[in-house]
Amino acid sequence: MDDQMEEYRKRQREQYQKRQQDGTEQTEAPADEKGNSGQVSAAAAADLVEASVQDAGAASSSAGASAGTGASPPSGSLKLVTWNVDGLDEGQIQLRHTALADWIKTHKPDIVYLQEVVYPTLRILRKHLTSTYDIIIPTNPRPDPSDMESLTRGIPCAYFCAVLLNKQSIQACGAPDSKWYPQSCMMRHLLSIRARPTAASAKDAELLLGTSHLESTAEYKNERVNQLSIVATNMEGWLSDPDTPSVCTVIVGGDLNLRDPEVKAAGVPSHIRDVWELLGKPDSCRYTWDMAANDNLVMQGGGKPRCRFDRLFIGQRPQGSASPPSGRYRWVPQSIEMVGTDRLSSCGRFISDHFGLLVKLELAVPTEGGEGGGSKGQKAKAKAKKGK
Amino acid sequence: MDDQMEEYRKRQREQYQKRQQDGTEQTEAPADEKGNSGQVSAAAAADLVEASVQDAGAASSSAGASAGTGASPPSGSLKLVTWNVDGLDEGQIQLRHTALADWIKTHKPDIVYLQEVVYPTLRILRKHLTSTYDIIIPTNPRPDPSDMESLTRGIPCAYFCAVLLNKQSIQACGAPDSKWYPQSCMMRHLLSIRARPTAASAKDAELLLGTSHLESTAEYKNERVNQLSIVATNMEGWLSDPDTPSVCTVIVGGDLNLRDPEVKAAGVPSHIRDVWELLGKPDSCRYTWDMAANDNLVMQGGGKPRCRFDRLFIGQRPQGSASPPSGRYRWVPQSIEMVGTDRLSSCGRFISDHFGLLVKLELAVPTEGGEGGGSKGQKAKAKAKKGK
DNA sequence: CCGAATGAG
DNA sequence: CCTCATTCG
Ligand SMILES: [Mg+2]
Ligand SMILES: [Mg+2]
Repeated sequence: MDDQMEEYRKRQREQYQKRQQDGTEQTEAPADEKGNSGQVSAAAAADLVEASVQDAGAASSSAGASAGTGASPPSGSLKLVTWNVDGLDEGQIQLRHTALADWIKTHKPDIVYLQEVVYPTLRILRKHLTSTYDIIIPTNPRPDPSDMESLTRGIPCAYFCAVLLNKQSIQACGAPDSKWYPQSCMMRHLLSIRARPTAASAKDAELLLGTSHLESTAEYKNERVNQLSIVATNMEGWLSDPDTPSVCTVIVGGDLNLRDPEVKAAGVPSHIRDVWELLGKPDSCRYTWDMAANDNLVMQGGGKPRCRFDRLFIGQRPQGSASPPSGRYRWVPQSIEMVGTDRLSSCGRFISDHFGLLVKLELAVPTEGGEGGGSKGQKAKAKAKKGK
Repeated sequence: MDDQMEEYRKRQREQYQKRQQDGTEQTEAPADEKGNSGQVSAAAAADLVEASVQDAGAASSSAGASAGTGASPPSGSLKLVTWNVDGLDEGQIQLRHTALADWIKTHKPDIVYLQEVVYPTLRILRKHLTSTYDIIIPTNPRPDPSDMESLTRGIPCAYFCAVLLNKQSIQACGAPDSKWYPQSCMMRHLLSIRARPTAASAKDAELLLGTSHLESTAEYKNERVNQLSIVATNMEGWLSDPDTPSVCTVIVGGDLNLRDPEVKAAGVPSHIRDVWELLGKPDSCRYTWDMAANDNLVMQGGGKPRCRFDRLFIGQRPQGSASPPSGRYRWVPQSIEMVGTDRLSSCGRFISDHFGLLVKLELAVPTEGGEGGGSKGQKAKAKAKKGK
């Protein structure tokens, strides 16, 4: 049972060593090198024979559920979940990831951030979700063998992040972006995509969505802090990018492997907030990786560590006087809960060694003369204080 | 043989635990609480029965050897050695430290920085060197049991730093200062003393001398970086202290346990220089702690690590137009060599697991119209470049 | 008093 | 994919 630790380490090591050697050999890359915007289509997925075979029935999204039509006042809600789904644990992988797909079909989140996706689990997700979700994975930069820097990171990535967008409620705008942390020895990356809700009442309130799996283990604290700084810098850039004035809110999160002091160390600016903190730090979803509550992974020796590894950061476009129209919108967190906390009856294990975090957001228009709609959670107050 | 490692760890742990408990009990403190300026006199050393019993014959110092008399042009040379003498290793301690005292009597350095002095070895040094050297050890602040912060550092210190000043060539000015790093879990401290050469030709070129043993082991990198920052801040303060305008040069060093990246991390200002680097980074004295060259300590498992743990930093008082007269002097490193590299014939071991660093300095007066004397080493050039 | 790896809580 | 302590090269 606890050769999983060994397995984990082994895989990390294998990948690390691999990049030293065969930086040029493309095996099964998470890429698209076909210019299809990094969004996986059935056509691009040559390795995917079962794609679209068994799509879930069309799920009605909750986003825009409260939306009016046409020029009605802006309104809308979104559900976002982030989850490290532990594709590196091969035990009951089929059962666990079928259950994950079922969970997604049942709860119909609008946005799904996944970490530790591997090809076998990607196939499962595609099989069940292709008709209802766009599945976005990182591009895999083609390594240039004469470029050492490229060689150190351009190799096929054995596990990676993914963003799923509910086709009914939200759609990708433009190509996703994959930034590979240059100093990572675990091929960690930041996967991001701009997205627009489909509901007419919310379609002008675009989001910049990003997910990442920051460098793991205490040993790589320094690199993880660097990576978080990169994340924060990207978030700041997106929040002030004049090319995408319609983006009002940036949400980046995932398995960040963070210990609290590291957030300060990274210098995350104060206007970028931790969603769990914004929502009052509920104890019920503090420890997203908790060996006392989840025995998918068992420490040798019987220790029961737990950590708040999975986090979401949110930033709102500044509302300067000269801000674009989207500057008046903001997606505001309303609630947060932990998911995946039940054992699967089929195998007695959990979907992952991490729990997921499910966050509900509502669209708010905090201009004078009344709330634009939906922003009546505890978050509304925090936002009002924060707004200039 | 390699229960030394165990011993080391054990002692460190004991001390750490001790401070949690008996913060108030004074055992054998390195102190003077008698207001004698921290400089150990035979009278203050109640535990020292053999003091002055067997003094070495008066050694003629090299400092001022080249000095003229009276109002002749400033000139002078000084020899400074820094050495972690591993008093925590009790093996052959008497032989090893008698050999250390012999080395000092033979080479007659003007300034000696020692680390890991313990009471038994202090007695040996006193026995052989009291008549020829002033032996300065840290004050031991009396802990106030109601003051938690004091409790964490005010306990008797089992091993400590010392500064020895050759009575013939240099004399302490005022009281020494002991700064205890507040976050140290090893009771580490910075021991400093202002000193004036006795030679008439150099008596206006005072030095601020400091030695320290920074937090050991890779594990305590962060605390060590903090401590180095404190050292650098103190050096800057001394270099600009209007109360001691006669101090022209500050030299602080010892067993700093540094790995190269930590120096940057500590933000040591660029005008504070590493003496070994100033002198061209000679390979012959790079590794002051070298298991390949010194088997006083043997790693279990047979590893042969080596590090440049022992370092000296030097800073010169800025020569602003309004600078005091001493601003025109500077003690300039001329050469550096490693000492203690021979096995003792008596026991086949080395004096310490660390080698010592012996540095020769000469007094320079780099004003326009010719060198003031002595500054013709390779260092003179570096100084000339550095001088404003 | 190294750094990487291992083992136990 | 925890922390500490220990082992091993
Ligand atoms: Mg994992
Ligand atoms: Mg030592």
